[in-house]
Amino acid sequence: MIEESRAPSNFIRQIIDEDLASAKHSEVVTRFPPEPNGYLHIGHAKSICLNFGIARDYKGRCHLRMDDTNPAKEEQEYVDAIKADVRWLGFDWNGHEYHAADYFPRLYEWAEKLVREGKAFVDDQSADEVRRTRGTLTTPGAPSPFRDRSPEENLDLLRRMRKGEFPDGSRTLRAKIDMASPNLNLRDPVMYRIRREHHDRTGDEWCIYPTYDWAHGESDAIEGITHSLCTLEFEAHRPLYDWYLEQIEVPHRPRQIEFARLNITYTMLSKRHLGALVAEGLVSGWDDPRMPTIAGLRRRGYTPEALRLFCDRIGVAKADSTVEVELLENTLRELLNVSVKRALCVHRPLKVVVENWEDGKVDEIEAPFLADDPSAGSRKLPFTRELFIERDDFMEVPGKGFKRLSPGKEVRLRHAYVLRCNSVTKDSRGEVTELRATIDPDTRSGNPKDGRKVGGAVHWVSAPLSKPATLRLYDRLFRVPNPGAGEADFRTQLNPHSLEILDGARIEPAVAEAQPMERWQFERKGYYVADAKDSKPGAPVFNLIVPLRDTWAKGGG
RNA sequence: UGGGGCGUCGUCUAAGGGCAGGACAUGGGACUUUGAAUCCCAUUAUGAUGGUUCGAAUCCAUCCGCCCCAACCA
Repeated sequence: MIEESRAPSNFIRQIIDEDLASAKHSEVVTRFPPEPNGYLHIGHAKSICLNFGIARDYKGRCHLRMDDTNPAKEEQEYVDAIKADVRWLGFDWNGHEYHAADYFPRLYEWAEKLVREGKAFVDDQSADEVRRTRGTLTTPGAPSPFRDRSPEENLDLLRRMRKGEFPDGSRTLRAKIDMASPNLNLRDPVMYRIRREHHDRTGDEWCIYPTYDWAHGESDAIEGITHSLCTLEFEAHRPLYDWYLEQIEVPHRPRQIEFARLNITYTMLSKRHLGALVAEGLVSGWDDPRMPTIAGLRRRGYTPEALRLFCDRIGVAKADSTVEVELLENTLRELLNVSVKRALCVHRPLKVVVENWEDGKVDEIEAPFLADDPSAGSRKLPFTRELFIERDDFMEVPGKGFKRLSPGKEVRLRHAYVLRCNSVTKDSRGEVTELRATIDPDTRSGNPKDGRKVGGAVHWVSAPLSKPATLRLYDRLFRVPNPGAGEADFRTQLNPHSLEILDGARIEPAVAEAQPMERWQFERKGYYVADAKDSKPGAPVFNLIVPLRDTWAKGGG
């Protein structure tokens, strides 16, 4: 097995090991808490593999929790997509699906408790005033003039906020912590804001909504989460996470641990920006095969195994990091190589007439789908007088090291005969339109009897018996290694060649009936998948998943 | 110039007082009916300076660099 059944260790697993060894915990409970305001991307896959992987390896459980505290941005479509993506990745929350919104009543009760204890107050200041009085990184903030209201008044006001007596944004409930704290998150953070917004789950029951900080640790506590894993930017929120937890009575305290989020070269992993690409029509949708979303990668032809193996390989640590996209591609190829059946597909056809093959004669040549694995079966390749080969596989004036076809030279037709090019036909523009050639009849699936060496092998199809196919050649969405970095607008950094459509490709008959999502390797070219939406048996549309490595092209040849 | 983090090959990540290891990438070679795969070889790293120690990537000090925080976003 290439894929490890247990993920490699990391600093978080070490912490868990210690917690188990010291009997601080007897079981491990994690959670994956997406906000349903967009589709999951490969960065989320890292978090999913981490959280669900830990639950699997420690025989604990991992909850799927929709972090839906902000009704303005959340939709059911996203909830459904998130669940589909997590399942496709190969993980199961075993019925532990929760929503932060389900905790709204409990959160509100706890808020009243804080108010009664003088630990929270209703602030009448506007968002603008709150911002202005928060202070700066180096100077303390000024307390709100409403900070010292009595618990009775605060309780009355909070209840009226909840009942809807005040307009949106006119008041907030704030925790009373420390306006002079060097940690801005502790300068009387907002716990509730007034917002008359329909919530997908609670409807119009609430007009006040809890903030992330107030809801998250409490949700973790309610669910009995032991280790609450999140990304580095929440590090400064941990003191607040802990402060809130200290104010309420819960049987166990979850521990927040932060790790570095995933970055990948030539890739943008920002839900907001990815959403902009979709909204502005720069891609065909969240599942555009160029998108680093899980839905996009799935449609592109990536396998869940590859994504999981990749997540194991990148590791988990606290240092900011950017993984080279080559690691992702290599992981994918490594898995596809051992399992995906081979076929021949001529991308840009060039006609070859075999002069010593009589018209109408068909030789059916047996060819295995996988050279190393006879159990994968085989198919018959029809060989006829007229063939197509790849335009790139012929050069009238071959460059140094060119091993393919040129006038007077021989090349191996994969699985079939050795072919010699006799003459070249060109059109008025000097474009090569046809090759005349002869085959060596003694080389059918074998080597020349006289022991002469034939350097290259090229793929081919029968001209009359091959089938048409549409090929979508995908390349990276961005031309720059770090799109959107600094002041740059990612829209100006899109790769204009991220999609090239070839409608004139010819495939061997065995592939023409491919079912949607069926994967093939087109030899010497790359791995392809029949598009989930646009491909039909008999009218195939293939997406390039990833090209084969090409050390010839790389060497500048 | 407050607070919180982080610095190990080009990239990601191990080793946490005792041989700096792996993967990807890169270069070379072997093999090849996929210029793929496979195999072999090679290159390259502990941010800096001091200190403790028989011995420091690891402990201490100072410095340098990078990231995050001033939404009623998450």
